[in-house]
Amino acid sequence: MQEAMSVAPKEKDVVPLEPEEAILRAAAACFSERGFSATSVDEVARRMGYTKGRIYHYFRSKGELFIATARFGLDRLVAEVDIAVKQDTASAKDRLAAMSRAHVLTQIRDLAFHRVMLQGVTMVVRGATTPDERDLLEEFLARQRAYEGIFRAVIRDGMDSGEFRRGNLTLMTKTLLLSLNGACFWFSERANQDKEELTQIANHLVHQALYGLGKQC
Amino acid sequence: MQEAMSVAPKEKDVVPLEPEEAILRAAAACFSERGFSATSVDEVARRMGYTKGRIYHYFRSKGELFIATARFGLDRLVAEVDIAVKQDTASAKDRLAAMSRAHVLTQIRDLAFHRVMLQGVTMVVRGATTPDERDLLEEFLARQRAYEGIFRAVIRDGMDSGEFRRGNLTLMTKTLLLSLNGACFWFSERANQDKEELTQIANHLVHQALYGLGKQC
DNA sequence: TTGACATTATACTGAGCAGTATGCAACGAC
DNA sequence: GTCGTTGCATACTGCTCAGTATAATGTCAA
Repeated sequence: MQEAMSVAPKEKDVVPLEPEEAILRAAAACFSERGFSATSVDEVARRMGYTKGRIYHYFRSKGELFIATARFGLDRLVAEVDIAVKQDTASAKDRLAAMSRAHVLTQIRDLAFHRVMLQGVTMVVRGATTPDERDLLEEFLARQRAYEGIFRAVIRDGMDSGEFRRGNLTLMTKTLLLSLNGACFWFSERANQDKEELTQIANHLVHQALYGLGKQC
Repeated sequence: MQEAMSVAPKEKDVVPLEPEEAILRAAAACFSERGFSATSVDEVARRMGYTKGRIYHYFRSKGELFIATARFGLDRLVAEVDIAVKQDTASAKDRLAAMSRAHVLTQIRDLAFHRVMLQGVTMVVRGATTPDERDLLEEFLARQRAYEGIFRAVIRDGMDSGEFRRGNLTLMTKTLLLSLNGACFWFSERANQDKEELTQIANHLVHQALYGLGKQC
């Protein structure tokens, strides 16, 4: 269900999606556009052309649906970035660059999911009422912290090797990731199918984010 | 009312606030904690120890209250940063550093307002139903763009003078500002009254954000 | 064929909430 | 004093929505 399920068939899925994933996609679209509390379960259902009953068959509550959506996005992200982590380059900078690029490209691909994830991290914490949801949310946040930890570790390596300047590691990591998340805020998918353009944007973000860690200015 | 009203008495206001400002502060707290749609007008009222009637006496709708809150925060921000802009330093980098520092310090001071502003920019757009609110929102967004424009201009100067590397100006500006907004995402006001610590955090953010514009890495 | 189970639609309920109507107290003008 | 006006509280209305109950349909097994 919310498992990483390889990398999923890209783009247009001619193969009909399993209901869970179809629901998650619709949910991601709605939640990212209107936010958690402004989105009704009926709305998510209508987006798929079906009704509420279908959703409540697979998810116990709106909160659980939200968290599952965020988690699904995070799993896909981790899967992509893990590939870059395992690359065997000597330099921490190169590794971090590869991770960052994977992060940005995945984010643009799964934009709605990532916007939901951001909501999940920042705000919605208080909406999760039932204890089951609390648990799910806690688990999601733990995964999220673990993901940050991967970047943190590489940055530390870069400090040790002298590739990056020394400084508050937490702050540096958070700022780096925030920069990389830019697309969540200002990206609008108009005529942006252009693969070239997307790559350029990604490169730019990675550049600027990594320069922020550099030594001279 | 939502006018910049100088810089307002700091911290503990022994002087009782005018009702409009008291409402805006309560609204900022609620909206920033729970989001626009999850916040009820009753809740904002209860936060001040009063009732809904009071709010609807000063603001015509929840949406209008929200936008007024965002605008109030933006006005205060612009006031602070304008001081830094008018500084007569030769270097674009120094000017940008001063502006950025002012931005971050003001943001930490008015954190709730800034979180509301961020919501306003990204999401809530669709919640603004009435045409009056549309107008207000549009005006707010215009001010917001103008604020970005100040930074954009200085960065361009820095490119022309060779202090910053050349690149996509829009992207660079947005990424810079996003980095500076970090506090809105991860700042939690625990034992952080320590002025020293706040200044250090601000300096760090400014550093990393500006390094991102630099030339060598 | 029948019966157990999975999947989905429809109809309903109860709560919360935005916005309104109305009342009432204080206060200044004359 | 009395009359208008401002500043609030209280009570009410109509709607939206999460969650549930129930029924209808399909599917597979024996």
